[in-house]
Amino acid sequence: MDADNRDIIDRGIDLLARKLRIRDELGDAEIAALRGAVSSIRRVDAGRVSVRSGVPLTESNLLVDGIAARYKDLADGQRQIMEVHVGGDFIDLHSFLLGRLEHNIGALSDITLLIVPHDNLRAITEQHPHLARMLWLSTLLDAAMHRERILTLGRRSAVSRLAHLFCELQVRLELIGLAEEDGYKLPIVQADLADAAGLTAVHVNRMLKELRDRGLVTFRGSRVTIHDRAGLCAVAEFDPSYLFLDHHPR
Amino acid sequence: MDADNRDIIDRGIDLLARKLRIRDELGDAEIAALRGAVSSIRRVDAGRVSVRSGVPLTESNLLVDGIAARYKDLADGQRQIMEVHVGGDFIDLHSFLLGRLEHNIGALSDITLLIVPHDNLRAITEQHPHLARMLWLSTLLDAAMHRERILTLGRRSAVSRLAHLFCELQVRLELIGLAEEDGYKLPIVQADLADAAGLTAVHVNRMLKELRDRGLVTFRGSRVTIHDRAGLCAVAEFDPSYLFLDHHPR
DNA sequence: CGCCGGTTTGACGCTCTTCAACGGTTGTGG
DNA sequence: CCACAACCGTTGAAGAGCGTCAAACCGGCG
Repeated sequence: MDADNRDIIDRGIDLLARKLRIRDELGDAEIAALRGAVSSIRRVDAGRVSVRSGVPLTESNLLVDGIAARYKDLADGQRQIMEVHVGGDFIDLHSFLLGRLEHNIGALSDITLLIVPHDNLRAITEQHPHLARMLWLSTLLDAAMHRERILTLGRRSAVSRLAHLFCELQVRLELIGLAEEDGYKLPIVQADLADAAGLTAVHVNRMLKELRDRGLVTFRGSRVTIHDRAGLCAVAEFDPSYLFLDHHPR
Repeated sequence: MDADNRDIIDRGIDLLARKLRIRDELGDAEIAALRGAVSSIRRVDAGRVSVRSGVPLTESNLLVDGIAARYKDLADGQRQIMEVHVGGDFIDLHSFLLGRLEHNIGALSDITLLIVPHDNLRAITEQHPHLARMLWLSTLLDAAMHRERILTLGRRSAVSRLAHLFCELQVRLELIGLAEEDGYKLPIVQADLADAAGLTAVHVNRMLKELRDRGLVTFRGSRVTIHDRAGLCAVAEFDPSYLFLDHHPR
């Protein structure tokens, strides 16, 4: 493993650690254990499937760079994105105990992943109970985001769904230093937004226009620019408490 | 704690163990550790809130009897049910590491709960790594069910949403011996189905009629009767693989 | 008996989908 | 350098699916 690769590993672990340390202390030994659990690096081109549904897995992926998504398809070709993932997300940590995934993980942009063998994760649960709880926590945060999406898809209007997505990503990208005050890079297309929001691409296009016309947010050229954050949050009924940003012993 | 209460605890632990043992071996010592973690019993009447969003928690609830649901409300009074829970579900195990819940847990029927203090759960993560992984697994199964609901709410039609719900509950209730070949007791009202399916009660009523007229399923008098299981699954595009019923070391 | 929660049905309207066409941009090959 | 394809975004018109409002019905229970 050359120096370049070590930098990528350090970057991935740093992003994950940053997110975990928002929620609880993490010792240097625990960080070292995480870094030591990484076996290799993988790159996936935009549009490719990274992990395929149903395939038995013996390792998990930690996203370092780019945008990935969990999604499922229906028989008629409709697609639904469950969660949009950003740097530092331990995307398919779920497969550690599930043994496989019941959904696909796709690259919405070019992405870089750290590979973590399940054996190494099991060792962490045996030797580092607190770190194990923190990894468990990170899957619970996924579940909490899933629940918020259930609320969004079940009960919110189309504009509100998009507004909510933009608000959530603003907060999550701020946590890892990838958002500016007024927005962030988001290298995906409108069809991806549609698949995340449970809408058609055509309707997403119209609702984006509405959000633009209302002076709330602009999505253009792979960038989200938030003009009126309070207004956007209001339209979305966005309350970040479901992201569990409080710091206490776990 | 009298003999009656011990029976209830045994029943609750047995239901949980049955579900976990579908997925992996569980030793007697592990079962004993689970039973020993229970501190008390609580009953909640139908319609009451059992766990309220945002409140700091120091214990988790394991459902023994009745039907409970996780749900969130929007400002205008709309409600969305995230997950319908049945006996043996460790409903708010999530609060162990989250510290609070970001949603409510309500009793759709009269329910009985086992109370498990978080301190006892922490001890399990220190002393019984494999059991800890199995509890972690049970929260991952919640997440997997959440994802299936996201797909349902985002992309399935109204009839399909209801059909899917009935299929899922048939399988989950079979696991704990609470379903017959052709259906099961489900003591909830149509408005609850609506909140779970992201629909209005009026439209649920119409779609139930459609399912009845098509000879697939009848929901009447707190009972779901499935007339044509294959047909119902087909309408729902129901594939139980997201419930991870395979048995292997975790 | 009369109330009450839940179910059922009808009429109407709005949100979102569908289908179709057009424009802009980028990359590719002749 | 231009022609062309491929992809993405944008817009219009028409229609389906689900929501809203309102009324009637039904069974259980005080």
